[in-house]
This record gives sequence, C-alpha cells and structure tokens, in this order.
Amino acid sequence: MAPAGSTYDRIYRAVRRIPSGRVATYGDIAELAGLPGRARQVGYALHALPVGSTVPWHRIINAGGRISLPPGSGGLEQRFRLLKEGVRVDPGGRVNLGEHHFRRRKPPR
DNA sequence: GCGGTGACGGTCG
DNA sequence: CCGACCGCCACCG
Repeated sequence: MAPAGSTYDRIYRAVRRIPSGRVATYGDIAELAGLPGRARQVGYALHALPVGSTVPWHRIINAGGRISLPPGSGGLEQRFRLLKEGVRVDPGGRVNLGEHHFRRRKPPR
C-alpha cells in the first residue's frame, strides 16, 4: 500500500471519488488530489497499481478524451470495463467527455 | 545523488 | 489530424 498522505495515496483516493459510469482525466485527478499540473504523476501512480486493486483506474483517460493505454497493455480491458458501466467508447478508444465527464467542463459555445 | 523514463498536457507548426 | 518540444516530478538503477 502507498504510505498514507503520500503522493500516490492522494492520487488513489481521488480516483476512488469517480462514480461508475463517469470518467475523469489524469489532469482532473491531479487537481482533485491537490497536485495541479502533475497529471504525469497520476499516470505513473496508476501504472504502479497492484493487480486486483479496487481502485477504479479504468475511469481515467487523457485530456483528449481517449484511452491512453496501449490496447495490448490494458487498453482493451479498460475499454470493456467502461462499456460495462455504460460509458460509450468507440473502437478507437474515444469517449465523449461532454456526455460522460464526471464534472462537465464549460460547454463549448 | 544523478540521470533516464513515462497510463500527461498545452502549445506550435 | 499528427508530430515535435517543453514543463512537470516520483521512481528506479
């Protein structure tokens, strides 16, 4: 387990806040964890998760609204998990953030 | 302690 | 849309 209060611990806690059927970006998690601008650390922390972890890592995608994980290295599983939760993910791994973002950004207008 | 690495993100051409 | 660069920083050898 990540030491309480450590960077990773804060990241995992933030990830757990994302409800099923919604997605958040790495940058969002960094911000929620109190680490603005450190999206990269979020990716690193998730990569370090042990198999069987209860952290909903699959709800995290990049700012472009796409799965950032190579298909052969977990990307496919992430896509399946999201589909199972009702998130529309096209075959290319793209998600409509306007529809599934856990906290909508300002609608483009 | 140093330097390479990377589930990122914004900007520019 | 795509690739190149740059800033960011915990981890690991």
